[in-house]
Amino acid sequence: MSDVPPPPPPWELRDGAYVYAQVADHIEKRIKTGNLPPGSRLPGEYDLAEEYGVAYTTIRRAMQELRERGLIYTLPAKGSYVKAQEGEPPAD
Amino acid sequence: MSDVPPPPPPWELRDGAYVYAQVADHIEKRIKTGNLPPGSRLPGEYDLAEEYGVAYTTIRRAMQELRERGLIYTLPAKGSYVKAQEGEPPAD
DNA sequence: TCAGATTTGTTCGTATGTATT
DNA sequence: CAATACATACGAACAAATCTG
Repeated sequence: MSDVPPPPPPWELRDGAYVYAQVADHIEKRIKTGNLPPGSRLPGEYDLAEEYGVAYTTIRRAMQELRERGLIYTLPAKGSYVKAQEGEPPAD
Repeated sequence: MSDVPPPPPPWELRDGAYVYAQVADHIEKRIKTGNLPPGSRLPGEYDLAEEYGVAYTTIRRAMQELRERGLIYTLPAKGSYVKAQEGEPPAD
């Protein structure tokens, strides 16, 4: 019958900015605000793709972006994790 | 040395149709024709991947497709089984 | 209790093709 | 033509559950 309306993305659609950069920015914000604390594992790339309503390959680019920003590291077949920031006190 | 030529798949490659859907269709046909009777266990996913000449992850998608069609159910570390269809006479 | 094999489940890495800008 | 974005597909490694001896 009716189409299932796609859920609105949890991020602001900024005009003129690339999708992969916007996703990276949003995840960076989640890291900086403590939503994703150091050492924690990020959701899988397929899950993130669904969550943000973008393609798997676009999430891949966003993750590469975050790796280049030094915010996360990725272990093949394991997952991606938030780096412990320099000058950050350990989570006690 | 020489490459081992891949065995031809037991199914027709339909243009414009996705591989996982074609595999699901073929297995559905095997179920409907009695080749895979209700209650029987399907071959393992790695075996099916070899049999159809597709990747393991593609077989995973085909199995998910068959689960969504209500044709099979899957038990982790056990296998996938053909569901007993409603209105189907017992196998005598 | 333990070790090994088997099977499904999960995840990242990569490649291809199409469409759009 | 190049970069972005999407969808599918293949490959490899890791993980967890189950059974057997």
